[in-house]
Amino acid sequence: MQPASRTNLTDSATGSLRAEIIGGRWGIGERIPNEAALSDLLSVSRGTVREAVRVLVSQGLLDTRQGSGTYVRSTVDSSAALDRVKRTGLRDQWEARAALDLEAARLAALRRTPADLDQMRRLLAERGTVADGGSEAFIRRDLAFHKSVVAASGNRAMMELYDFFTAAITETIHATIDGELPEPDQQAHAAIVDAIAASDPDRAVAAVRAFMAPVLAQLERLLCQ
Amino acid sequence: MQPASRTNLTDSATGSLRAEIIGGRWGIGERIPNEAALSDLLSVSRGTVREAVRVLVSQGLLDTRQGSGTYVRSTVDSSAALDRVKRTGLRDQWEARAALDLEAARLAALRRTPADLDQMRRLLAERGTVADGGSEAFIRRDLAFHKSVVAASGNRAMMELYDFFTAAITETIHATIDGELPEPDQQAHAAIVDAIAASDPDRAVAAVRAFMAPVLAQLERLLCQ
DNA sequence: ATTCATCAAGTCATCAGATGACTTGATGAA
DNA sequence: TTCATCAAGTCATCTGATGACTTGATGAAT
Repeated sequence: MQPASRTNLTDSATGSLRAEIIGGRWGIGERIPNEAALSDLLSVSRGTVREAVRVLVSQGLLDTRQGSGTYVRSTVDSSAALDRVKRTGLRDQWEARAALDLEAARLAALRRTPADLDQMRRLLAERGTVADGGSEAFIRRDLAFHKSVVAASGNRAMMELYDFFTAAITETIHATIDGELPEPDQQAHAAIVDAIAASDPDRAVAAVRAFMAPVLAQLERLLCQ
Repeated sequence: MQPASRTNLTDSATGSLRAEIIGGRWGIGERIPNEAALSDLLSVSRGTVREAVRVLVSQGLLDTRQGSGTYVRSTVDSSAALDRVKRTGLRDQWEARAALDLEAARLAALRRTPADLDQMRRLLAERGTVADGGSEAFIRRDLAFHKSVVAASGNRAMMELYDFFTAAITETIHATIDGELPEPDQQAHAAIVDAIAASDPDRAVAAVRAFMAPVLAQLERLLCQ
């Protein structure tokens, strides 16, 4: 069931304040009312106002200067984006990460240095099987390999996002299904490296897509239950 | 000059607490010490502890339940990941968004509903040219169209990320180059819609890639200067 | 033995008041 | 004109208190 909407004063104060900022009540760089005034405006205590302001500071919307006041730093709320991504379903997260995997493999095929190639081959060789040191360690080795592919793309934004998705997906899997996803074999992994080594972007994309297909199919199946 | 590191208690408390969480001192779902205990551990007042906890709650790391305690919700610091993505170069951000565009177009070709198609065609028709209402408004209409393609993919994670990149890229472009990027024409846009309408994922991918190529080439050129 | 209302302890939510640290503009002397 | 000083305003932090909520224990009723 949908839980009855439980309100808490700090969140509602944060929301009101954020809405005013995003709505442009104060311009960028402008000083907002002081704590006492906000306390009156929002009908909450100064402590609550401080908590709300602190949250908006941490989200990059506000900026406080001791002795001077609190100023608007930005009027676009981008910080909540990844939070909302976290709350999307496992299939959506997996697909988004796959999008990064695909394009990263393509770019890696175009840009990889010999050092990148060495790194990828080394990690692929070390990957081994689940039997070596348990599934926890195997997953770590598997991820290290995938990350090396993304690293070979030379795109730092993709690397950061890949890290984020990997962590988020791991959490979601822990919280829901566990061990129900098929694990692509060594050969599927090697095909990706080969395509990148051959500097063949199309084959790299195809290899990653073939690699992802069974996992996504299983996710779709779980989604339908 | 680098300003002398100015410490403020709440930030330092937030940092300590975040470090303990990320470091795995408490597992996911586990309850952390109460406010009084944290106050002792961090040597700050309860008010300061509350501000620190509130920030971590807003970042999705903690979860407070009145009457029960404060619990670890996640050990992934997504807000920091986003900050790091923002600090990467324009080319990296654009490529990452392109990766989303490509896969979203492919998924849209597989999943789009008639309503999605109507929406895309309507926005494409309304897109018009720079002459209608200035470049600011044109960019907004252009983005609305692209977002409708991502929306047709039915993937919420991709939509959120697309929004984030759009905001980040807009900020970066405003701060650096402005108006130096080529703008794909109406025909290139229509090709994407046609492929999606035909439910042809490969052609959709090709259309988006052709669409992106000149912009990326220009970014590479600017990067080399 | 099971069920359920009641209760007490623990915890977060919120408020109020006070003091300290810092910024800023005004003031006035050199 | 320059510069030290000062006072008012503001955020930073602490302390103490009260209310609301959760949770597990208790014990009576079935």
